[in-house]
Amino acid sequence: MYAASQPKEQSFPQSDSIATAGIPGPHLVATYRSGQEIYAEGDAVEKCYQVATGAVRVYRLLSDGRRQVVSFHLAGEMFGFEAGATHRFFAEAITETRLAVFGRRPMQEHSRELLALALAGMARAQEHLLVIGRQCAVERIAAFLLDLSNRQGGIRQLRLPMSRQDIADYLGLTIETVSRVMTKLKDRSVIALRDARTVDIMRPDALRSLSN
Amino acid sequence: MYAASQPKEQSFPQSDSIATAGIPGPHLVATYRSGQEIYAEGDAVEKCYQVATGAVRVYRLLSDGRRQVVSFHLAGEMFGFEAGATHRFFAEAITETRLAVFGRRPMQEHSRELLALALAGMARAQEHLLVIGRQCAVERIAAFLLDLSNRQGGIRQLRLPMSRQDIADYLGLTIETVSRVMTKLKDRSVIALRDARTVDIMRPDALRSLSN
DNA sequence: CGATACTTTGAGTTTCTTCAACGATCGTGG
DNA sequence: CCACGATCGTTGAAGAAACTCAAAGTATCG
Repeated sequence: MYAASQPKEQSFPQSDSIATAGIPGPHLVATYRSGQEIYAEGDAVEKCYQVATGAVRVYRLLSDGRRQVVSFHLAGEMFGFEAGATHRFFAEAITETRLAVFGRRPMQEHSRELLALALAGMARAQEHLLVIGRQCAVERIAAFLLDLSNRQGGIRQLRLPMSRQDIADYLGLTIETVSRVMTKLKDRSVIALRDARTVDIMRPDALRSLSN
Repeated sequence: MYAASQPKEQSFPQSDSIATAGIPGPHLVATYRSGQEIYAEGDAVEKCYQVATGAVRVYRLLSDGRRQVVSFHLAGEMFGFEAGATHRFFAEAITETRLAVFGRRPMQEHSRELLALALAGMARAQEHLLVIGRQCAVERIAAFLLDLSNRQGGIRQLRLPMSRQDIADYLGLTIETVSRVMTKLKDRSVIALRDARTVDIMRPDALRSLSN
């Protein structure tokens, strides 16, 4: 959270095992510790990132400390591109995270891919608007768990990299409400909780109907 | 709302007075009546639109009828581009509306401009997430009125093309809450209401501090 | 001018939040 | 390896913001 040090960087050859969404060219891989800042609001937009391992949260703070997490990014997903010249959000590693880093040039040369990413990002945010704007706490959590599952190929056992506070700030709820809903879903056997961060989706259909 | 007829179309020469965001080429101008559908969820994405006059709402419906308005589009603004091949939202004219219509080809030839639009659309949706996710009713209305004002060059007298229901569905509130907050802002002399759809921003600074 | 749709206002209810306390987990150092 | 502190998560009780239901007021359109 308050880490000030630089991420560890290493140069990286083109033909790595990391899937680079069609954007080739040499790039760096940087490693971030849990809670370490990737970029801050106000920073110049000059890079684009792809999660190799770990997870990232992108968020905005209000002056009184309220926080809105705008997106989470898991392995394989790209982030860091924004409309203006400076970042309007913060990005932090949630857990120990490795990122493939792309410079401005390689991105500009692949505006076609970047367009697809931007359109997907818009769709994602609009989808999220629907959840936050018109769904109750249970529906939000259900949609969140399903989304996480789907983004990892529909796996049923989820390892949550993020805290209850992160989830709350993502869904526009409080940490207590998130916790209560998780407990309720567990009591109804819709999910099972090995521990707070390990969720088994026991009845995906039930979760789907809850999420609307 | 339930209009089924086709919009009135007319061919249109290239050098019109409408600002076309840098995208040239012959295109149509279509006129839509108040409430008329522009596209529906499931329709193929094959056009892109710019509002000439009037206003548009883009929204999604839940199975039980709850509605989330994702965006409003005013004169000069573009909409209709989405990530996939089919629309995931509905678009309707709010009032009598004239749209400049661009085909798929002209858009593909201007992916640079489209990228900027997509990034701006993503930014707008994320900005909106913050409002809906973490702000109270008064803050949401204040942010909404300021946004409308700013998008029209900072004018102080706003003509709202949309109903209280539209605003409620945009801000994740009910029509009654929207009405009560408007009344409260009027009573505090932050705004004046000539009628329900005509808002004068009397104290922009106050509105700004309310919106956070 | 009347019918219809939209908006406002009031009263009671619900959902979620706030505040508080307790329990669990994790990492560190003795 | 265990003890300790710190962080994270859960649970309960009371409160507040927004919602629902209801009715009256106002604008709009044919």
